[in-house]
Amino acid sequence: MRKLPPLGSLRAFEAAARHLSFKKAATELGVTPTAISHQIRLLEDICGQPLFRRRPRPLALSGAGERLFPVIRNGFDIFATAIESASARRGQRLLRVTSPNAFASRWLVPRLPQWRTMHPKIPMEIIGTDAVLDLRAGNADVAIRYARKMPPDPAAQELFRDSFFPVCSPELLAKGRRRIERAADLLQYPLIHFDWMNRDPAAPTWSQWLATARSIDPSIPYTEKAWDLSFREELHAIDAVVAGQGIAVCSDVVVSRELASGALVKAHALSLPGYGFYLVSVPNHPQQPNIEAFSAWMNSVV
Amino acid sequence: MRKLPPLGSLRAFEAAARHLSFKKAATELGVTPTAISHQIRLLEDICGQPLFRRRPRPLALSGAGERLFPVIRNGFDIFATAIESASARRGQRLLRVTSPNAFASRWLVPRLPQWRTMHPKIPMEIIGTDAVLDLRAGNADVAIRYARKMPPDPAAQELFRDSFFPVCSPELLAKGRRRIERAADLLQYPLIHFDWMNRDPAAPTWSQWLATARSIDPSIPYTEKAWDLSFREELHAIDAVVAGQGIAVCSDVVVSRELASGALVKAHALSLPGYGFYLVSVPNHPQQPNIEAFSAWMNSVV
DNA sequence: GTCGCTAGATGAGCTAAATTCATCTAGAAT
DNA sequence: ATTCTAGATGAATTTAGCTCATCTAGCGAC
Repeated sequence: MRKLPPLGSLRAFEAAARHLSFKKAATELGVTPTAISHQIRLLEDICGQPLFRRRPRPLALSGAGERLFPVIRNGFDIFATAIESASARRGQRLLRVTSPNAFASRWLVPRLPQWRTMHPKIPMEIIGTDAVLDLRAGNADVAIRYARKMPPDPAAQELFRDSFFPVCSPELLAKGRRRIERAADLLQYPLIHFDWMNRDPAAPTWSQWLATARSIDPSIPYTEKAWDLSFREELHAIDAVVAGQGIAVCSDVVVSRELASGALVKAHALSLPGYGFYLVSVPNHPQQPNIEAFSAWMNSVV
Repeated sequence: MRKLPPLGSLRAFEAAARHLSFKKAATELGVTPTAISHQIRLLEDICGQPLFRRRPRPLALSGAGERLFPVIRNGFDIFATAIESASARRGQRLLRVTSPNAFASRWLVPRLPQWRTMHPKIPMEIIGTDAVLDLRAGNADVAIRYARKMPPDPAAQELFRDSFFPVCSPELLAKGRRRIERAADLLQYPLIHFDWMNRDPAAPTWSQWLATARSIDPSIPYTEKAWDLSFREELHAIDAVVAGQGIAVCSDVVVSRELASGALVKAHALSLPGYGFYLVSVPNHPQQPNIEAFSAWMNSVV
């Protein structure tokens, strides 16, 4: 039969891995860091191997932890929304929109004021998670899915597609020794990487970008490591890029505001094809009018 | 931020819902039925509504419980396999095959002896779950997926497709007042239903079958309820059918052994189109030879 | 270099959450 | 009717998980 670890330890692990800090995890769960430490230790004993690499200092996930984390995180996201939608006293007539985490934070939420001025009467909840919530099970009302191809759902429409460019803060380039003219010039700067979507082997990462660049300009030198700084959270990587810590291959949709404002600039013109953003809902939904309003708005913002 | 209920109560709920019995759930978790009762009550308080309908007996899930259950069950399945594959001292070189629950029990496991005689050296683990395990994350090595269309994975191949027929035990028909000649004659018998795949509105259920039958023979009377006995577990429904409790619309693949042995017979020739069974694996897997052996075997058994 | 300073580890003791026990009730089976 | 089983309920109890106190490693400031 199924063999589960103590669930409390999973909860501690998830929070610690998300914050990469036992202390912050403890604060979030309302306990002392010691409690987190004990729980993580327990889980590590069960797995028979370390889940975190504690030394040298900045706390990091081990290989096993790295693999475990997204699964556990998505699981808890799914549990939370399932319980939320199973709760009787739920804010009625609330339009629940789910989208990938990074898209929610950097694209959707900043544009929400505009939606609110158009539809101040429609209360809305944004569920930013990389878990795929089940609309049919009622865990959300509308979903923005991110995928190579159109999802098979009957009521799906493509909103737009993104492309991946190397982007960085203009200050970084200003400080750089020489202007970037050729792709090889990028290698002088710290390359920032994030895991992004571990299900797709052809994900638009630095190694992918460099491979493409080499097929055009074979003079680009091969490097041992494909990046200098890695993040598990796309959002953290973007923060680092904005702070001028290096160059990352980013979705032009996710960082569209930064590109428009000049906070970020494209470091090179070569782009990798990205994915599509699809708006999905279930037909004959009780909130049909609100869903249509949201759909119309999304299409207008594009 | 995310609001999760006490996880112990979810565990109790999942077990109780699966067994539809607090007592059995208690046995499984190694506690007393009282503990389950308390935990369920706690969860119901959190949700603000009953998750079970306790009276009249037998115990059944409420609407909210019905919606919650598959989500929680899949979540735990996923957690369990994730922890399992994160465990260091894992039986090495073990071929982990995942398939839908009912297919694993009624098709795959009975045919396994045949596989073992051909490949006695390959240790294997069957993970029967309706959760979609992530092969890339290493939570299984091969998957048999069940879907309308070919999954997008690069290494996917269709094994076979199924059809859905009304099936029942031959004893039931023998006891019946008159032979079944027309579709309408089926309505004399108890119709057994199971939820099956709550994501697909066009799932091959009794209401779907009757609608199709009516389009051919409009004389079939409309009935209030589309079924007399409902199960949430496909396997339980099949057990009930084998025991002669009624007629169900079943996959000819899942009940192929019963049809071959005569334990079940087709009650009517009209079939609904089913889904495809697809064998999926990740390319360049360390267990490539074993995966290929399994693939070859699956294709030969078909 | 040395001197903090912070984050986490460790083990003993404590607390509250989860479990059991004893008792009670509804419904099913005989 | 009578009996039997599953679950409800509330008080008592256990133990898992938490805190406290203490210790260590690494990092940064001077």
